[in-house]
Amino acid sequence: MAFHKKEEFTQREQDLANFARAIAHPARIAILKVLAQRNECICGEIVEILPLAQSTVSQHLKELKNAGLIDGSVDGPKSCYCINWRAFEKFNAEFSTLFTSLKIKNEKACC
Amino acid sequence: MAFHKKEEFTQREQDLANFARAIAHPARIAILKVLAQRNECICGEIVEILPLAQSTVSQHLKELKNAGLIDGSVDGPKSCYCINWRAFEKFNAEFSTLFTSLKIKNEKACC
DNA sequence: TTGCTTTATCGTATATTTGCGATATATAAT
DNA sequence: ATTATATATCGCAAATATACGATAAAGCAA
Repeated sequence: MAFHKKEEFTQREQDLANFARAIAHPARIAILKVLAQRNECICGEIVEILPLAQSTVSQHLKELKNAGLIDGSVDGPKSCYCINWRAFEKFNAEFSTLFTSLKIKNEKACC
Repeated sequence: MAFHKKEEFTQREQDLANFARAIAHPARIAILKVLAQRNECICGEIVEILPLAQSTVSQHLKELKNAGLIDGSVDGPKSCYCINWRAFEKFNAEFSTLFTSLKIKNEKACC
């Protein structure tokens, strides 16, 4: 027993990992690209652009929303999604502070 | 049939997704943190630090290496891993150019 | 050679992800 | 009320990921 011991790691590590998992699929990156380029609320068009079934796209949107990467408001038969830029900033900052500070000090590869 | 249609997306989207998948696990982030802090070649110590079995850590190291995030040289009974900073820079650049340029133009949330 | 240490790989069990069709839900139009 | 449209959710099948113990491989020490 005892599988997936993700809870053994720090919250920070888990948060970053969750963020990464959210963008760890080309379909979700493609969705984010569409949302970023339009920078407005859309949904139906995404289904037409992606080579995936409507239900699958909806599921990816749900995951992106759960991860906080996009905001969405359901409005009856129409939904409205758009990028949560603040979340991306937060991720970028988190990601940078983890590694970049040390990178500057030591550029050389040791392997 | 036809599951996992990742090949339907652009190479760029797949590359970015692969990178994200490599860091989409707290154990791998923890490994990268150790390597970044020391900035030298190690392996055995990683197993002692992480709450995972030796074989599991080895597998995570393999995935990180496959993704190009770390370099490693096997030296008989001892292996040597260290961070590939260049790969991180590439990812950061790729990630930024995808979204940041538009973010500046339009900060407002529309949802 | 024989054993010791260190890391990689194999086999396997379990968990999670991905994808789709079918169906539900919710509004607008007729 | 009925129909049409748009999106979400459910249920299932297939693929991947995660983890571990056992074992292999490769050098070092005696």
